[in-house]
Amino acid sequence: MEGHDVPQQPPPLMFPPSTSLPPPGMEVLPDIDWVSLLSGQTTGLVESARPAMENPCVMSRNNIGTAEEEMIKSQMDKKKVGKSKKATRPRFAFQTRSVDDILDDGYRWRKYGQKAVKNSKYPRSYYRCTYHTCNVKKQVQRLSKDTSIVVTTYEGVHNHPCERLMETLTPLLKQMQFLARF
DNA sequence: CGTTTTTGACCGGCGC
DNA sequence: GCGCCGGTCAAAAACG
Repeated sequence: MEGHDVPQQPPPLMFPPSTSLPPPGMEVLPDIDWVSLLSGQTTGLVESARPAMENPCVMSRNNIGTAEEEMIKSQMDKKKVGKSKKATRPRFAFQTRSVDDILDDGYRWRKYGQKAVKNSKYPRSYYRCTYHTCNVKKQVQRLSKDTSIVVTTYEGVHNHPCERLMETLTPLLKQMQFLARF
């Protein structure tokens, strides 16, 4: 509702500190911390003690050290321990430094809910993939601790190809090429 | 006018 | 049983 009252937040680190200039043709890059996304540890063995601040964009499998993630994980475990006849659909979450709550991942999402989360000033939004036979869901929430960080949790696997795959991948590929020079 | 967002109601699980 | 909490539904509003 109200505009994000984010105080003058330093812009996300988009490129290695040594070079602040984006490669040619990179203006279209959304405000995603691709550097952290690509260089951060992607294996989920980060213990809960590790503060999420150090790694602004820790990507892991069901294992992120923040309190909110702890809750997600615990409730997920409970569901699994319970009588879950349902296929244990894969879930993974990652944090992103972004000014946008919703980052374009190439799929079309329809919002179907929004709830206030305990211990957080910011609500959590629920999205569903709009493809008819695809019931992939994702939820997006902003950390109350660090307003500039958005946690996105995906649940399920798309059973259809991603339109706009190239558009989605192009910034990633360009970033990889850029990083490959080091 | 079709699609998406908004928002309160509703529901199920869990702890007390 | 009751209330809290997280997740979903659905009707109405908003949007393009």
